[in-house]
Amino acid sequence: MQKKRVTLADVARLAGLSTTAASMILTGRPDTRLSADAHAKVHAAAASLGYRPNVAARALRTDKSRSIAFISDYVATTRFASGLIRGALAAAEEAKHVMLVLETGGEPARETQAVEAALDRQVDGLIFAAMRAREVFVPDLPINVPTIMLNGTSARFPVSVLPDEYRGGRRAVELLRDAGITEGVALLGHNADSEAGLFRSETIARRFAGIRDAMIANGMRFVAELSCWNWEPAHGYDLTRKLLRTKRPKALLCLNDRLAFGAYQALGEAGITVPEDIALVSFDNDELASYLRPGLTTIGLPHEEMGRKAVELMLGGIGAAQLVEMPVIERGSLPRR
Amino acid sequence: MQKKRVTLADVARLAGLSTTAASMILTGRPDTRLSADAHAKVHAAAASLGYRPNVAARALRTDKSRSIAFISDYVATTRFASGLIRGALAAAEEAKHVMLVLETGGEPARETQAVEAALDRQVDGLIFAAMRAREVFVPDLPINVPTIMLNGTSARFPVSVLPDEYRGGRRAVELLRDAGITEGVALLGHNADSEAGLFRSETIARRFAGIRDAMIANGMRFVAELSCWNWEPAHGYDLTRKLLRTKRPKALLCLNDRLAFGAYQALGEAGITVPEDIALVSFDNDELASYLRPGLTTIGLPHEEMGRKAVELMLGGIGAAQLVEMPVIERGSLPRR
DNA sequence: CTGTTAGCGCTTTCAT
DNA sequence: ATGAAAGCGCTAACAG
Repeated sequence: MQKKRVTLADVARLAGLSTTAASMILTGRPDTRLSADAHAKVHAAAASLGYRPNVAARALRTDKSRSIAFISDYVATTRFASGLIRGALAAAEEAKHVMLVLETGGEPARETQAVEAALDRQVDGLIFAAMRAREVFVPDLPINVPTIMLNGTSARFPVSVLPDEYRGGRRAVELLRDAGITEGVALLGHNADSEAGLFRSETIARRFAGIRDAMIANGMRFVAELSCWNWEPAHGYDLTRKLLRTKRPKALLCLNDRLAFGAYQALGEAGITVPEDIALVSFDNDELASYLRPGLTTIGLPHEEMGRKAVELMLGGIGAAQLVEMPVIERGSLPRR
Repeated sequence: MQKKRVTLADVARLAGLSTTAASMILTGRPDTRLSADAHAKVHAAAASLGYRPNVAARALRTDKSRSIAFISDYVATTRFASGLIRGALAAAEEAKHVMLVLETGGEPARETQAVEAALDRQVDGLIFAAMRAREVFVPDLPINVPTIMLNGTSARFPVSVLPDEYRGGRRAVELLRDAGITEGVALLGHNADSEAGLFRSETIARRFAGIRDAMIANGMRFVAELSCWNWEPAHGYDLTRKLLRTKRPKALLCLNDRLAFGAYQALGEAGITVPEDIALVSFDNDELASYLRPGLTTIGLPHEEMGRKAVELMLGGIGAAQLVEMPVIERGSLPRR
């Protein structure tokens, strides 16, 4: 262990000034009416002593801890949405804030504990992040700091940062159209009509709405719509095999990359080549998409930018909800024109 | 915004006792000599007021903030080692601690800032985590809290938590042997001899040592050793194609799952089936491994357990360095016997 | 322009 | 068995 920590009083003493003076100078208050000489002495003293302010003490006094809480269901511990945390972390660091990360597994009890733990530590703001965009449970606790929803929504806190899924959906169809494919397109992963009311999430519903509208706008129709609830590679594989038994589409529009991954496997086994025989477009820009051969063209989830925006919004005094554009990542699964 | 926060003084007032009494009762000191009646009154008051202690104030007084810092190069923001953070988060939560997550990208300047930011906030301990196990840069700052290295090492802080790569290497070979494959094994991803001295990390060197020793112990020899520096799918693909031009091995021992993924692709194109024609064993238990068809049998990195252990070690007063066993994840890429 | 003083909310001697 | 008072390190009124 080291010797005791250097305090502001130590700095003031060495500089031959009061702690007040030292405090004002070091915190850089604009209305300082202290001499340039005093400034120099204090800074020199602080530097030579290696002074660092005690944030806990400052927080006690000012109610500002320069820290924010990132409360999520699974974001930090799952790879799917790790971009959210990456962006948030980067923005927090730039703003010289520190981020407490709390995971709740979506369980109300842990959610409550997480909020309490964060509030007990005087965080300056809360971010509720969801792995998959949806209505998020927010514990019914008094929350007196700026709060924003990330990749999810809450009736209580209306400001949220979400991907612009509707436009993303449209872009996917437009990509196909621009590649000259206006017929023979099959949809992989649509949820059956019977489940239409309970789309896995609001945002996915918007993704689908964008697709639907763009299809109509371009006078296109799906040659097949294969429905499944779970968007895992195995389902993409099964669905594609089933599809190939009766049809030979020109393109597959997959609702996410893992489904597309399964489709690649089935296509490969059937000796069908991408993109010559069948083109693919998908969503999410999962890391998988870059591993595939040929690389998968996909409409990416802008997680990193979303995380960043959430922190900026929080620190900048909230504002209005944000829709973040989904980038088009072109790889090789669509024919070049 | 809400009305002012409830303080200990409020609780004491309502209970008709002093703050001293309230403090002792609520913190549950064992040597309390306060009446049962006093206990009841204080607890009732605290509950009815919804009292929550101010951790900043407590930290100021006790030098304990019930928070720890998780400082890493890329762990939080990359999917490779997210298990580390998951385990650490879980263990911290169980111990009622909160975790500050800081990312440095491995840059010394950011590393320094991160440590300062953490120390300024009176964290109770530091965990330095590395995405890939290696010697980690630790800034030359006075650090007066328990510190442990996770998935990496440092001369300054000798206590680290690492995967038991040597045993893992041995297990991989034993898996092959137990499947009846003692010849025709090709190694994918070994680093060339010219690079022997600079294995990507100490732990990978141990993985390879385990493999080598087990090969010798079982009287086995590689039929080919394909070297590459970057363990990405594309390299696994290229290496496998090259290999197949001259040889037809019975098994591929891949140094990681991404390499194996590339190998699957090359094998598939060549019409070679796994595991009938060629068996595969690999390392890491990347999520990819479960997506492949057949599933990839792999020696997993026990990241979650490591993260958990690091926190437990830190909170439990350090101790000795730990080697965590790598689990064998059997899927379908090895023939059943 | 600078210093004194009074807390922020809590824990902890030390009296009673 | 209980309470008064001091003080952790810092900032913000308020005097000088």
